[in-house]
Amino acid sequence: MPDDRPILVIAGPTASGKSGLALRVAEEVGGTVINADSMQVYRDLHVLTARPGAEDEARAPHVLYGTRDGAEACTAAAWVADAADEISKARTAGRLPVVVGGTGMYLKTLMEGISAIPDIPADVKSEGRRLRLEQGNEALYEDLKAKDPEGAATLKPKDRQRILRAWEVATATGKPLHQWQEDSPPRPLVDGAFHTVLLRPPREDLYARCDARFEQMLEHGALAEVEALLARQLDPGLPVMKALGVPELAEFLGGQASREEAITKAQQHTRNYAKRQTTWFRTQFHASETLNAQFSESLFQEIFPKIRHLVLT
RNA sequence: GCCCAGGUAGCUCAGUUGGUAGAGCAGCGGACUGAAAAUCCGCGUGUCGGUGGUUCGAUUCCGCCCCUGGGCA
Repeated sequence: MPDDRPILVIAGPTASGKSGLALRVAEEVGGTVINADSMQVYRDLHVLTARPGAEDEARAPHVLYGTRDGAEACTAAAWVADAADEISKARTAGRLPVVVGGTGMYLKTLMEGISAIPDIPADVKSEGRRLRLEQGNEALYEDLKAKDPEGAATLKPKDRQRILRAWEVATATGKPLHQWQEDSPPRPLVDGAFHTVLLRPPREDLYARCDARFEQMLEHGALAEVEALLARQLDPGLPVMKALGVPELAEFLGGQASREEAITKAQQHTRNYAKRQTTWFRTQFHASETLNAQFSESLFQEIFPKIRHLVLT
């Protein structure tokens, strides 16, 4: 018998105030805030990923924040396994799971599932990356054409990320990625009644918030955080190393850019990201409630009755 | 005041041996099945500083004016 207990999902672009909304809801209804942000999972970055602080965590349980080491890459499937676990723990404790984050792919994987495909052995992964580094993406694409012509045909020749993934699967399993996807269609891993809330502030306000927030991050120790991360000498291709602000501040620390240039660039990239998220949520995400504003206490007062009704019946 | 270099898309610039112009970035739209804060695709009319002249035709050549740098006084 399927579990139809509610799960609240709060989505929105960066700096829209998702975390604040999640916290308030969790506080009011007795919920557990579950992180669905691909960067907030890493313990190396706290300030730069705008992770909730100790005061926030004291007001309601927060899980899956800073639980992973930046030296290893998290994946959508790995995150969903963790999230499924936390959802069930919250339920056992009689708390409402409040999943919040801006990583659309994670949310989609949670709600709709993902094809079951074997883990790719580490040596195949590093071989693919080595090939691409030494011979270029074109060479990898050519090799993919040989191993998985159909798959290669559906990919843009410059789409490095997806080419690498298709290459890894074909190389490690001998079976094309699209074949796996066909044989094992996505199926949700978690039973429940998903209720989704989307925060969608006006573009201009959102961009202004992104800019202001980055300045605040610097005031709160973002530079030291990046310095500590750089000291670990991790592979520059790892996800943590690509978190917004890391490459830019690293350039400043290395003397290749002025402080101003680094800030301007990081803010720019944050705005670009916010726009990509906006598109994702508009086209790939079906929200039960869309709020055309950034989070604020007055907005919360206005919409809370509706959310409570969605989630507590 | 004089000399030089510039004034072209929101920004930085390219270009037109005279036939009204195009890149990068920004912006906007889109894609998204295991590193997704990733990766990729699409969209370019703008008094070509102003004004007179030459010309069938001027953003392009000439005159004058305005503005911005730099140099000389």
